[in-house]
Amino acid sequence: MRQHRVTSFDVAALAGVSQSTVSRALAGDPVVSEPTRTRVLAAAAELNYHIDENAARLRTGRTGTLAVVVISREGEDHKDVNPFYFSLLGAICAAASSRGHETLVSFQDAAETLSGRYEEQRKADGLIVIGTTANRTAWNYFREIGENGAHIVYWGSPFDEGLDWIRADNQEGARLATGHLIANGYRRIACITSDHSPQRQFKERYDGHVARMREEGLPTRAVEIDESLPREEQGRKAVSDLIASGEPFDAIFVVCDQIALGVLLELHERGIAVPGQVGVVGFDGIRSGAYAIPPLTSVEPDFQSAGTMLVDKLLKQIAGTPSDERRVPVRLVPRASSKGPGLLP
Amino acid sequence: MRQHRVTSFDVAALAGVSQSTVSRALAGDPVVSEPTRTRVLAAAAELNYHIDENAARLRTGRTGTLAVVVISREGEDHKDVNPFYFSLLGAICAAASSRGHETLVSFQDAAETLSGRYEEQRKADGLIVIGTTANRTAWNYFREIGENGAHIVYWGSPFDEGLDWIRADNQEGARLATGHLIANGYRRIACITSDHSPQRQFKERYDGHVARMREEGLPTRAVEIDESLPREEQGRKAVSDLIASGEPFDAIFVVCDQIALGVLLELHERGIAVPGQVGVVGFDGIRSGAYAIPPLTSVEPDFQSAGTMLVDKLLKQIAGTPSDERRVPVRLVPRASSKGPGLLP
DNA sequence: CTGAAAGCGCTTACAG
DNA sequence: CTGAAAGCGCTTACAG
Repeated sequence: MRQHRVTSFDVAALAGVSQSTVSRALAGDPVVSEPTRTRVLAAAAELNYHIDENAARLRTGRTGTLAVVVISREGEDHKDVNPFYFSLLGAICAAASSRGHETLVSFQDAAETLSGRYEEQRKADGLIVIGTTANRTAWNYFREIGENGAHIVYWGSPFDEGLDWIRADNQEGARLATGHLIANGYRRIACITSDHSPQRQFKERYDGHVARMREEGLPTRAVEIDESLPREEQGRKAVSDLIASGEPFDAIFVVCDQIALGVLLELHERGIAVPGQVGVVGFDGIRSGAYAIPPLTSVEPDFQSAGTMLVDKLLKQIAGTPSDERRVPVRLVPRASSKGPGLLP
Repeated sequence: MRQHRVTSFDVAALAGVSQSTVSRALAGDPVVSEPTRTRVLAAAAELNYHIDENAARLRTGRTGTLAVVVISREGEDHKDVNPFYFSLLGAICAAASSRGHETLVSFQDAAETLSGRYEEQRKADGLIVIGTTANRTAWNYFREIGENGAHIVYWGSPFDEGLDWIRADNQEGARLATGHLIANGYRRIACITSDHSPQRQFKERYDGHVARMREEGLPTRAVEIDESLPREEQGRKAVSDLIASGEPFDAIFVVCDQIALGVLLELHERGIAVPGQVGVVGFDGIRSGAYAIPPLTSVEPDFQSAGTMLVDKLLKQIAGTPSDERRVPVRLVPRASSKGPGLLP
């Protein structure tokens, strides 16, 4: 841009002080006298001076940067990443920014290109790893990075033991969803979920659902998803399986919105009316649920809290004062898909 | 993590060479002899040594990092950011990574917190700015940053003159969409768009639509969106306006998928059958369109090309060899929403 | 082919 | 309250 980069020495010369005073003044060191600070700031502004963060970081050893890794399925198109993780990513970047940190973002999938040596390379002070549980290789990789001393906080990891993770309050969310269906008059409620999935979140949501059903003395019915399919196809297939089983049902609690979108589509194509014949509730609060037909009732984590909690947990880990906050609060967002049963055939 | 950070001097001592030789060997400098290189690499691996990028960057002046700024509406929830931009973001990060660059990502909306001095602060070598055209303050801010010498490439800017921008091949996409509706038997095709929006893309899509209609000798009909509403509500309102006008129509080309989702919802609630009574085609290729009811036909840019083109254009600008590639190729993705008219009432 | 040395632009003890 | 000086960990002319 310019021939000679403007440095703190140039500012010092213009302000008539030493370079170290410029550094102190700009860092807000209270030891600098007010008139001096004013002169320095004016000179810096005049020269359009900005601190070279590389030099500052080399000196201090801190980068002021957090790495955010979004794990996707190997070979998956970015367009097919669960929008939930994009919302979470946005919230994390915003929270980091509000804490004065930059965010170095990467989408990682293929085993050969996994890269997490951010701290060794002094590119970041710590990592936040989020994304699909399905890519086991990636999670193993980052677990190892963490075991070698890196600072990491997770959302979505299949591993819990000894790791710093944060998740939605899944049990509570599932209870809200189930209670809502019951309150709206549904009784034969099936749950599309996975019991043996590495996705711990699904298991937690299923557990919360079962607990709430038991309180009401209602029988439970689980339909296992086929994890090898794309999420929406999992929903379509689960509905087919549920219908093929011959057991009657008047509502479905689906442990993930993306799967629920497939459920709605399959029910529609089979001419089954939602919410009249079957009520549906999802989980995650993805935006397109609000514009599904009918609009999908869902349980939504507070994304802003999620971002803040992940960032703060990481910063505390880096500072050596670990926190034990783990659960992001959730709320039920009632929409048309669960309005109550009409006349059953 | 460790008391003493492992430096190239430690590697040098272990390998029995000088520090400068370590640097050359790890940089792949061909001047280093093969046996020496092997010894250095072994020592580096043994010590788990990684180059301190801060130090390297301070020395070379290059950061190997690109800043990616996603502009959103002021106060907008990250969950409400158009998923199109998230797909684009993912593609940009992947392309940058394949070119050996990191990506510093930020979501920016509020005027007070706009920040784009990445190059002055030596945090990045250049910027890619994408996002909603609606936040004029933000685009003004980045235009000024660019005028002050920063390297920037844009997608979505309301400004064209003198800027390095990339956009989808909107005219061609609109022609494909319109031709597809015509081929499927629709004739009275309305277009939900904006003629005076700062969104140049909408205008381009409308122009392409009109051109194709004219070729066929068909009359055109534009319904203006109300930009003050959320995208989906714009679609609902436009459908209401269209119907209220009393003019018959059997298809709608909507210049944006998010708006099209609202269109589908409104048509559904009014009991108008899609595609039997009205065919609908959108633009952008957002994922939830595929799971709308009925699944939405759309024009989709090649996201991977989009990411690569943005990154390469920026890298060329930085290198001082500007390119004039501007248009990302598009393709039509036919789905149920435009299958052809049934019997009109 | 390898080494000794300078220097990128800061922050921060240490003196005064 | 301010300044002179060291040093963070690299890369890269310059010598040999």
